Amino acid sequence: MAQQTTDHVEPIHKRTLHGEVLPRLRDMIIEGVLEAGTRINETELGARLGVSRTPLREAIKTLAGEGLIELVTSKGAVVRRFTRTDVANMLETIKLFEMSAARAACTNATDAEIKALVKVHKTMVQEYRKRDRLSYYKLNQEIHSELVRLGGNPVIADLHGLIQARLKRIRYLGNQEPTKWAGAVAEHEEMIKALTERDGNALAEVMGRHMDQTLLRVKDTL
Amino acid sequence: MAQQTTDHVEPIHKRTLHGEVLPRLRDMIIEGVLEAGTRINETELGARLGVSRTPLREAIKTLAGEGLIELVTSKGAVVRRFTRTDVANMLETIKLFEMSAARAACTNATDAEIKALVKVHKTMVQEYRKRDRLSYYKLNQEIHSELVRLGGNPVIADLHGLIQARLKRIRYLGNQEPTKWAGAVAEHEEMIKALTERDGNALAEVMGRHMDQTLLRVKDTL
DNA sequence: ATAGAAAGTACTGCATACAGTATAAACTGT
DNA sequence: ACAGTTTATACTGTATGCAGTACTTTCTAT
Repeated sequence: MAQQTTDHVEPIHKRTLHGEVLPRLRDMIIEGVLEAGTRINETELGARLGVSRTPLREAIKTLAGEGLIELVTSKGAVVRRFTRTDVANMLETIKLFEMSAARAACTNATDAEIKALVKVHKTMVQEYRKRDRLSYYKLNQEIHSELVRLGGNPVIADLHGLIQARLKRIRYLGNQEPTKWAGAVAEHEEMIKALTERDGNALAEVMGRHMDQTLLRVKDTL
Repeated sequence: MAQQTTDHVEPIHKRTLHGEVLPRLRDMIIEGVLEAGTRINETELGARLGVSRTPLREAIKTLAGEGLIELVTSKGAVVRRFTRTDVANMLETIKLFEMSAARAACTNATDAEIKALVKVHKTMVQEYRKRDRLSYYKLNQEIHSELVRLGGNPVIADLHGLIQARLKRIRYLGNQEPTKWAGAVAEHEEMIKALTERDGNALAEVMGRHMDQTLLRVKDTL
């Protein structure tokens, strides 16, 4: 076979076990399958996931680096538990990112990118009308992530994603009351308007307000 | 069974091998002992550090989570290499953190905390006069970290620390020219002034300018 | 010589084995 | 019955062994 001798790009996916386990484990934490404070039993969880302890442990170490898991000596890995203050600080951080990205996006984003975002927004509103919380929630996350991405600083986008992941579970529980949910949708409408008009200051203002509201919406859930 | 007897906090240090290796490895990368792009040989490095492959691998996975190392399938761990753009984005992110923290610190910090920071600053200036780059550099980092901490949001402080770690090596090389170095010190003087006066806007402005200058100072080093 | 194939080397990825430690259970004396 | 002590169990932390894969070197044919 004519094997590409030199600088051929990796066939993208070679898959390692810890590489496979990592996202699954992350999801299990985010989705609450592994509740906060849970001590992870390596042998048991390994069996459940169909891998030996080694790759599982390695995935755990990575998640520890990401801040989702805490490592206690001789006791093992514990799913990190966040206090109300932690959550408030995280949302404050997200707010900082999104406000910064908002301004940048208004000058950096292409028309096509904005258009795509508007489309996602419209789909989200439809899901809201259908009262499909899960779909709504996912699209909501997507919009926020995408907007930060349009800000053009991948470092910020990464960190934003990191913190957003930590909050996923908690945030999902925030829009349970109909009035709150409606409020969130209204804020999104404003956001989209400001974005299409490329009004950076306005967008930043709405995003900030949106995040403050999110904090309030989430607060009594804790 | 009320086995809640174990409310006592862990005796702080139990030390595990990977726990010991982690900071050493991080330092090796930051200090350039392991250059960017280096493929890490597990057996060799393990021998050098006096541990077997397992704890070393685990430390590597943690650093991967922190973003200092990249994991390439079947090739192992590679010390992450940052492009000029990456560096610019990281500094931009640091700027965002520090400007935000600057304002917050001016309202949140206690007099004692500010006083302590001023003291560190004075020591730093002394080191500058002695032209002791390493001492200066460390104190500089400390001042920036501490200021962000005074902002009162630990999440931001953590992320700031994370990115600062990635930049440590590069940034160290930035103040080599005397004029650049002098400029940095002057900016610090301004910062301290604004902080003691608790003038949040002024402090944020200087910090922003300081970071922009830092970018310029570092740029041609790459 | 030089391109291509083949064998050899070296290192990662994973599993398993074992030791040390923390927690739970059983036992003892009062 | 109960506090204190001892024994047992379970699980983490680490080392080691093996398999698979990428890389290097050697060999072969033109």
